[in-house]
Amino acid sequence: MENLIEIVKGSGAKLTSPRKKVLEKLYHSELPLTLKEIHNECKDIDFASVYRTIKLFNEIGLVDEITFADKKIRYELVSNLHNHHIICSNCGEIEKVPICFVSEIKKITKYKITKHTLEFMGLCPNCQN
Amino acid sequence: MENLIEIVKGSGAKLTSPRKKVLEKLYHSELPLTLKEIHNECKDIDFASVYRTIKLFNEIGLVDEITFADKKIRYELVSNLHNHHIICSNCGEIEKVPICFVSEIKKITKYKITKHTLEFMGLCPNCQN
DNA sequence: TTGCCAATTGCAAGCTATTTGCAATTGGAA
DNA sequence: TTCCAATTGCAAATAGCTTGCAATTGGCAA
Repeated sequence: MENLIEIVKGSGAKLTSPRKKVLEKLYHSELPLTLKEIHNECKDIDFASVYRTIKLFNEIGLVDEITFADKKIRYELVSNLHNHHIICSNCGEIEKVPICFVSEIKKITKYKITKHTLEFMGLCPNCQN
Repeated sequence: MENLIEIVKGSGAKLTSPRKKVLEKLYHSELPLTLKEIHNECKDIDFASVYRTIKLFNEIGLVDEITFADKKIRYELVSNLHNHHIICSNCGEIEKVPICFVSEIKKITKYKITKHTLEFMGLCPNCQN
């Protein structure tokens, strides 16, 4: 956490109370969060500020943006372990998938890959019944 | 194409002229298309009708929905060869990636996978200069 | 420690993309 | 050919994202 705060300061941005709060939510979350989810957890912060804070964090390389299979965009700390996810189409539960194939892709294309999305949707064990 | 028309009819839906036109655009497109792109190609069809047509096609399992790394949602015929894509963050060019890892994922999760997204963004060979 | 100023925030409004209600139109079964 | 439910086009509503601006605040300089 101290580390993250240094990254914000190091970028030249002010460490304001809204920014600190958003950073903490991301830090304590197991899973990537939508803007709405972050805002719900920090009702005292204006939505526009959450939006601009995440935009800043993304620009300084602190958070990544992930589009899940439910079409919702979520955000997570880059420093978190990189994971992909399965979301249940019925109950919305999200499970991590501990696997990633970017290196394989890099071998077969001449593009310089900067971002990738690998997300799944399906029925979780519970909802299959 | 005849085959696709049968799927529409078989679902109980009417084969109207807007639907036929949208189906043809999808059929003749090398790459998945956004709603806007489809509408641009069929200016005589109302946007709402394109929207509802694609929604129908998706519901009857005729088209798949793909969220690219540029956050835009695109649609392609399910019967088309299944492909993933890299989009250039600079010029927007799209390249197919002839690889897919769904079967590997199926082995390591108890979810019943119904949808997946595997999209990349980066710089194409041209834009790397 | 205090004052100051650029950076940041909250509010409200403006986008853009998506979705819906409804009267007019149309495909295709009888 | 007629008829009716399904479908369309139009227009308006909704939702999510983005921005302008006056008020507020973090943190540097005195």
